[in-house]
Amino acid sequence: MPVPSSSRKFKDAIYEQLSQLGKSLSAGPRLEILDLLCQGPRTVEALAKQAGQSVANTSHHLQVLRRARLVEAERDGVHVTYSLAGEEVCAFFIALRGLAESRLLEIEQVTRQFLQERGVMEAIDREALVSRVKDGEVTVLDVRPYEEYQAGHIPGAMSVPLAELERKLTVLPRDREIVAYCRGPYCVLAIEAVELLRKNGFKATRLTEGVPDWRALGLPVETKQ
Amino acid sequence: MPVPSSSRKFKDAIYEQLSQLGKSLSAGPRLEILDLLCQGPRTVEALAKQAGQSVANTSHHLQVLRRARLVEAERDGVHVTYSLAGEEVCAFFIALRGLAESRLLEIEQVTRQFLQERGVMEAIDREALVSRVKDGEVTVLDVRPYEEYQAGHIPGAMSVPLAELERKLTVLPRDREIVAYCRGPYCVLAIEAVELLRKNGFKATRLTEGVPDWRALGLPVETKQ
DNA sequence: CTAATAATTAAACATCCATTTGAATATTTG
DNA sequence: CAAATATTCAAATGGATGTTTAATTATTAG
Repeated sequence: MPVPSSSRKFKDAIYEQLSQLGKSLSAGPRLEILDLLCQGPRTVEALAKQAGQSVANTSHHLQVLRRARLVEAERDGVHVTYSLAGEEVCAFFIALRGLAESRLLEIEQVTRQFLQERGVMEAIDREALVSRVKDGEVTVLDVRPYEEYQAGHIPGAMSVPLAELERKLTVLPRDREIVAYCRGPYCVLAIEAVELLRKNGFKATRLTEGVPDWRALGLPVETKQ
Repeated sequence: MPVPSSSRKFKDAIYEQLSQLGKSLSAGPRLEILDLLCQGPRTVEALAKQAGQSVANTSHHLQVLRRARLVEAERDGVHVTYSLAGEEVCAFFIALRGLAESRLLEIEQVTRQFLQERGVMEAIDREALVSRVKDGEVTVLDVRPYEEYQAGHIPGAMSVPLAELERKLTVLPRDREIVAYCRGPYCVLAIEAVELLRKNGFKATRLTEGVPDWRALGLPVETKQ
């Protein structure tokens, strides 16, 4: 075995460091956690529940992400709240997702199959939406929990958390198309909302983009109400 | 153990797919291979040599990258030439590197230490360079092998492969500053070039960016001569 | 066809990693 | 201080992964 040169050692160290970033993105549950954190800060418990993982395992994954400096933890009271370590992290996650979508057909296949089962095939075109919202032709629903709506939502969108949608059906206009969105392309809230709306005679479609995508595209995001 | 819902299965499948991308970026040698392929296509043998790995191991890593659809292989003659599966892959690698540099101080530490040992601390500011090249104030040297220069180089740069630099010292102007660049921030060719130039009384500095970075920044790239 | 070169594959090994379980720690509330 | 809750840690397990060595396949040249 030859003695490594000083520049070989340098390169090894550098690429080893880069691979640390890769490693933190190499487990499904961690990516789901990152995706959730793109929506805003969460406690360990909330992340565990939403990602369908045990608390211990979620905590462990969060340590990994923290060591890679992708997330930060802050204790407030009994809870520890985790958040992304910066906007670049969210932008990078979206880039990763975009690359995967463009290169791994499996993703498209899985998504198509899932949407077909649900009968919610077409999604609305993002560019068309912007102008139609302005013209008041469509009603945009944010079907995520209210706190997430507060933290940031598409301008002009109305907060109707999925859990309350059934109750609020009477308030919704029947003469206009309804567009529902949630956390992003792999969040199912909007899909379920569209199902429910259609079952009740509304003309409803889904916007695949979530607020982080909206923001990453340079489009404006409203906070609070 | 609860029965997973259909949307849970969907999410698991999606994030599992995304993690495949992460996994392919989770090994140092693979990232070095990707970095090299950002310069242009290479044979397995060339990659193995430049990355300081055995051919068998390099081939194995290339299979992993190919399964993730990040690289493509083409046989011509005895050789199999690998190349990036698309420009987005290079752009993504640069994004990954940028995120790592912004978040992992270890990278900066390792780099700084290496450069200090070599005595090549300061690197030139990219924006300043563009205008100074235009004004003819500096001579820009591309010190990579000639083939790489041919495949794409910074406009106005002169090809002087590191191996030939010593012989060409007499041709270089002594009254102007010389800026050397190579494959990118972790390539050592430009560092060695600057060392050699300074030892011979030239005023020389290094540009950390390589051609892929140059391109990713939207700056023009010249091919051939 | 044979030899030589290039690349892939298989087997083997050690290492690392995700997950579960149960215990330990930290914080608030009573 | 004690109880309750939230989170982390430690140990154990099973499975995946990187690397090396050696064998195998594929292509070209003679």
